[in-house]
Amino acid sequence: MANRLTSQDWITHGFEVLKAQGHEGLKADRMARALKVSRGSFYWHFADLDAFHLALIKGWSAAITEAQIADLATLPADAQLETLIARVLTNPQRLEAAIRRWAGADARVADAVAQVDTLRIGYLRELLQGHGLPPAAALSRAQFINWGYVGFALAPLPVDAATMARDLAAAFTTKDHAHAHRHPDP
Amino acid sequence: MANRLTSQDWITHGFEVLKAQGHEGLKADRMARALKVSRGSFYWHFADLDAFHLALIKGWSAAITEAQIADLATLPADAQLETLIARVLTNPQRLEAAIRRWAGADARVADAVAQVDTLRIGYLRELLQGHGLPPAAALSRAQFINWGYVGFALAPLPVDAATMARDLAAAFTTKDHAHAHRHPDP
DNA sequence: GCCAAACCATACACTACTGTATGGAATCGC
DNA sequence: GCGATTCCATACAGTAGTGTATGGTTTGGC
Repeated sequence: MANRLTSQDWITHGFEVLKAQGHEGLKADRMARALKVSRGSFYWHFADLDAFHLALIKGWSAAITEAQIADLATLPADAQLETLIARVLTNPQRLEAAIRRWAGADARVADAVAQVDTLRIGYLRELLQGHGLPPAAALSRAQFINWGYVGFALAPLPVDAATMARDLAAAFTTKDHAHAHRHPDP
Repeated sequence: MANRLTSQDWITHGFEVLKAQGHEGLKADRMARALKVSRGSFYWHFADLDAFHLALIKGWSAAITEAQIADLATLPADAQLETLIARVLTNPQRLEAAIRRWAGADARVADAVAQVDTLRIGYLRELLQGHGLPPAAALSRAQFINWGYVGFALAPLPVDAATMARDLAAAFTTKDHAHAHRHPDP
């Protein structure tokens, strides 16, 4: 069998492990058994577990940053939020969940996650401002939507994604009381 | 020193460990060192780690179920959601975060968490229906708010809680497009 | 005050890993 | 086709933890 591995093979397997078992599964010897090689291979490709973990984190960050949000831009502006929500709700975010759980145990992961959050919140904020929301409301709603995303990743429920996305998108873009000091719209 | 412990002492310490280090810190020998006793004490009070974990889970579930939501009922109905959100946003939910992370590694914890979710979502749904939302919209928004709560617990950000709570409560109680099939309100 | 029960310390055998050292096999450049 | 490099297996020593067995202290009941 062609069991000559590249470090990328290890990293790819690392992501599989994250999805299936969480970061607790990222043990050199278990992974070696799963890949039918010995730990010798692992320690040739990576100095130690820390180095491997770092590679996973960087890989994840990079994948997110060059991410799929791009293709949303082709949709009409007022459909983007709803589409985004629906898209997320129909896909269990297992890697996201694993990374989030991991972040609580590794400061470097927490850093990566914080950066990704900033990115996502910024994007959502722009989207909401595009719907005419004032900056402050757009920011807090963007933050909340991102929290909702994280929560969904960790505690998925069977839902009617399309209906839910339509309603939530409408709620988040409503301008009722969207100003801090309740001065009513004309 | 008065180092004669009850099993409740161990459990209390277990929650402290969860908040400070997550479930990864729930090791018999580390806890024994922290409490200045030997593991002999631990294994006298608990059959094994699993039994200890179970006690923690039950303790958490029980605490949540008889929970503090009660005192919200004294507030005027239309202030309850906003107050609840503001209250959560001003308190880092460290135990909640630890339990949620733990749930990904232990099915019993996941079960407990799922039950708590059901409870909370039910409560939020009633709240929202009290604001005149149709059942379906109330449910999906309740689910989303609970996800947001979980996300906040895992990825807290410094926010202006009062302003954010006011705006979010307004957004979640808006009736714009709250029906699945977009039949406009009169 | 003393016996039983409750509680704890210590020592032991065990598991699941980590990282290193060394040598051997596969493969590429030429 | 063979030398250098790349890649991997194996064996070793170490760490952090588990659970058990046994005996030693406290403490409350009477």
